[in-house]
Amino acid sequence: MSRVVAERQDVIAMLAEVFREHGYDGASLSLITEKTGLGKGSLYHFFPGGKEEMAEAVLGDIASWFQTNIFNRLRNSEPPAAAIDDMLASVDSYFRQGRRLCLMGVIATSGAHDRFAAELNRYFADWRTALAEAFGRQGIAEDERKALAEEVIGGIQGALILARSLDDPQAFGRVLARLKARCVPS
Amino acid sequence: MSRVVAERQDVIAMLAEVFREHGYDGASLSLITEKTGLGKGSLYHFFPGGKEEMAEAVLGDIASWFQTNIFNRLRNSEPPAAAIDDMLASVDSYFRQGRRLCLMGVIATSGAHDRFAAELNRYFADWRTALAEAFGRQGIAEDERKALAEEVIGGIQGALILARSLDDPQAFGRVLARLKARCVPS
DNA sequence: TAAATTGTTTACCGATTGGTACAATCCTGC
DNA sequence: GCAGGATTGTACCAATCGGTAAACAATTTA
Repeated sequence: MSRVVAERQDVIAMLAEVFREHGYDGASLSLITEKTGLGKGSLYHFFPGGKEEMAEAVLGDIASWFQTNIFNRLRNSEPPAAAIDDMLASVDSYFRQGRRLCLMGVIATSGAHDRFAAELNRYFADWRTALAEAFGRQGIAEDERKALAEEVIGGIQGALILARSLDDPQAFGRVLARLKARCVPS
Repeated sequence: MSRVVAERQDVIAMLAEVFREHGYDGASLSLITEKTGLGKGSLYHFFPGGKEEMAEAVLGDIASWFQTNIFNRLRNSEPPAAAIDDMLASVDSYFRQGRRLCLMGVIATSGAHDRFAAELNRYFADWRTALAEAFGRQGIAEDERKALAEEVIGGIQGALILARSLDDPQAFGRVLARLKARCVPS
């Protein structure tokens, strides 16, 4: 019997792609088994809670990636314009120039929404808070910050859907460029 | 044996809500049976192609609704600013002030995407064309129209995801108001 | 009113679903 | 070199999946 797994982290990364591509309901255990190369035995060894725990692990992993690479930088980088610029570049790269969906969005638009409502809420609320705070440091009026942050974050989500639906990944980059122009007036 | 169905149209409307709430994979036949009150026999009588034909009928229905109530008005109403204004109001109403998801977006972010890629593409491309043309009549530069249309349509999709994820339907209205400000400078 | 047509119920099908049990194997520290 | 935990393959489970068949009832048409 040969060892298959190097790291739990590697499994989570593979799971993420399966959920991203097929949604929560569409990601059957047999599909997961196929794409990860792990049998049910291994899968349930690492995730005793089954499919739900797998998805939770993936969402948690994504949340902490964004926390580290997007939200924190948004809070700490100076000047704020550069921080926002950096965020948009990271987002472009993370979503593979519009060829990759956002798993949070995938879950939010699926029947599994209720199950992961807390995670979704935290992800978007944290993002909005961090971005609005950066806008604040940029001198944008208090009552404008939150609304602009919502416009940007929603714009990113929508652009991903648009890019996929139009089968035109570049649409993502076009929207991103316009959002940038709104945030970081040059 | 009693008649259950008044019109095929009524069935399609009920099917639409099921797919919207549970996604394509999440909408099992037993759930569909429950929500529509129709047994499998009736369902397969109306939609011999099964679940896929049901979804196709729903998507076709939605597409033609948008064609009639959004795209055509966008093309024919004058002045263009009023047409765009009208579109945003219709969208707000159609998506129930942010409490209802867009089924096209739901399908686009699901594993069923490939199956309905053509319908998705047509929907978003038609919308973009009609909106860009209205921008043209508004005097917006040629190279700006398409990009602005993408920003608006993507913005709508993203705002729906945001509203649901934040459990804050009003976020949809806020984004809509900002999009309006961009389209119809007052 | 008889015959088509349309709609509905019920029972059934094989395949797949998520999940469990457990023995077999591998790896590690002692 | 062996004890014991970590990992994995296999077989299995009930439930549900999407779909089919056909008898039957209600309407519509002739």
